[in-house]
Amino acid sequence: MPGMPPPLPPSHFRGDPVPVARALLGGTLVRVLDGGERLTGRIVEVEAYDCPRDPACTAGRFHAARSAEMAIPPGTWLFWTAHGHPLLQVACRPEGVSASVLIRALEPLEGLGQMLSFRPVIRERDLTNGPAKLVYALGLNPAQISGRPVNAPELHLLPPPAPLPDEMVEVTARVGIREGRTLPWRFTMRGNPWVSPAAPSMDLSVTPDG
DNA sequence: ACTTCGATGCTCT
DNA sequence: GAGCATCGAAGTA
Repeated sequence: MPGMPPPLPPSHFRGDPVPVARALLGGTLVRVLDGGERLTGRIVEVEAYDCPRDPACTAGRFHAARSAEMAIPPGTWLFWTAHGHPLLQVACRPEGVSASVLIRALEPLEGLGQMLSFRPVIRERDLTNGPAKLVYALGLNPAQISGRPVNAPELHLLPPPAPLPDEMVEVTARVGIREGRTLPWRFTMRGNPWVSPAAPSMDLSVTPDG
């Protein structure tokens, strides 16, 4: 398809995960099944994790040991496990440094029927509005995807056609963490109905006067 | 082997 | 908004 940008290469994820996450918003996550069917969704919510300076990463013993899992080359798919659920991320920074972008919510574009088959839900809007939900809806097997390059045929990312203007990006605190909760490292598409429901409504991009 | 915890999801009120 | 299911990993023994 002419005009379609090529998948983002692993080198795109070599740097600071915060701007990398911001730039991913509005892009497209593309899943290609073994049979060739395409399941795609617009990325409407992402978070950055950056261990050297991130309380949510370095806090206590929690991440200290797990960081070894993220000490892999930048631009590599990996899965974090929380509460028994797999969360899809891309490793960032140079190899050996723990940092990542977490994909938290999608707006389904192609393959809605297949997604619903993978993950039956009552309300359609609950299909991919959470980090583990989208993993299930896309039929991702962590054992199969983990360690693969971010531009792999079976799962890759397309950048947004044009950078999203700041007015369309809501910057808030990250979801579900204790330490580091004030860092404005969560990016959502403003007003998009597919953003995760558990999200804080606090908008850190706007400083209240009082 | 057992305990605790968590970057979640689901099902109620 | 609250309570519970859930399971991989770490720490302890």
